[in-house]
Amino acid sequence: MTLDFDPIDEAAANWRVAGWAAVDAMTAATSITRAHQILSGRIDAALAPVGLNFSRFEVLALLSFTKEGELPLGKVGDRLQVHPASVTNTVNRLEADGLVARKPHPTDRRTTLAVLTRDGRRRVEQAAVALAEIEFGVAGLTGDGRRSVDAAILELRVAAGDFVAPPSQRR
Amino acid sequence: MTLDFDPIDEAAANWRVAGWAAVDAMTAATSITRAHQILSGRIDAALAPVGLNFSRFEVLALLSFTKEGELPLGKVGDRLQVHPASVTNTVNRLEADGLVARKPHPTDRRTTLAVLTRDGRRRVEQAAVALAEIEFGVAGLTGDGRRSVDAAILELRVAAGDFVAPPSQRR
DNA sequence: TCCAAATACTTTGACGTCCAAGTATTTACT
DNA sequence: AGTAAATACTTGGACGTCAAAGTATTTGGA
Repeated sequence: MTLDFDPIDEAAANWRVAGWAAVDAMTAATSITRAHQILSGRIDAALAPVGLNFSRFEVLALLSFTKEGELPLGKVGDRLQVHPASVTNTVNRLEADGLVARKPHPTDRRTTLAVLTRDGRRRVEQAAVALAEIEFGVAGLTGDGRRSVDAAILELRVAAGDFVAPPSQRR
Repeated sequence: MTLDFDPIDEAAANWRVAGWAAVDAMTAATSITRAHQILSGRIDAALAPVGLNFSRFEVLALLSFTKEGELPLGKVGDRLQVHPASVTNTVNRLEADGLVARKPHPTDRRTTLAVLTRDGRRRVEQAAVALAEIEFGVAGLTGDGRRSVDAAILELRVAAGDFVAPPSQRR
């Protein structure tokens, strides 16, 4: 099943033969898509023994970074850039596993807080170790490669309005 | 909802404070994941008016590159690196829309061919135009950025065994 | 003060992905 | 020739994502 040619090169060649435009954009998009597939597979495989997947890990990690280990569900969605319904779903499962608990917001009754439990905190630590061990799936990417990917994608993210770059850009 | 700080920088800072390892790997992985989210959203939005999504488009494009406009389902999965079940699912929907047809393989009765229909060919051409118009979602990435992403990810893909680099590597 | 609009979350439904198991057919080895 | 193993696809189930609609609560303006 391992090909003896680069499928992306192959696609680019086909694209040109077909007379289709934006070939270089296509290869960049395809590269990113494929990279995501690879990382996603590796990351979920590393997290499976810990009983998590990446979505769940992201929520736990985010909570673990807060002072109280809690955050309104809406904030979780904003930070992780996922749909509110996905947050509900993920928190449901984390709650079922006893890794977070729901708690009413003290002053706004529309709002629900997700609170990291003791088990949740232990679990997220284990997961962080597991992910560091596999270098988040980017083993195979050199230091230079990582930096250039970060830098290039930063352009893309800013252009997409991920955040408003402050006057003092850090990198 | 647009943040006034870079959430990835923020995550890296939190990571360091927590004493977690492989921070640079984390940011590279997170960048790629986020880039994929952005591209995926833009691409599917561009394809929606044409009545396709990216998975379906990929299958149609692959078929359109063959001489006869047909390919065994298994080959489709190999080329696009997706699970056989996903191919079945995608082809089911394409078939329901009349964009491909299933045909038995002439000599191997285990095998089913997906054949591009006339409508399918017209549709994939429209989709290619729509995707070129939005530059496959990578508008915001300069020529240099695209090249460096391609090059860096090529390392990752080779390391992941995507294909066996032939002696004469093209890039 | 009161009500429309905004906000926060959940629910439901459509799709996409994968895995595991099941069926059919072909290959390969004894 | 005969059978176990490999191959090709489909099915069913678990889970993830998003969109749209529904409920509850808070905000903001007349």
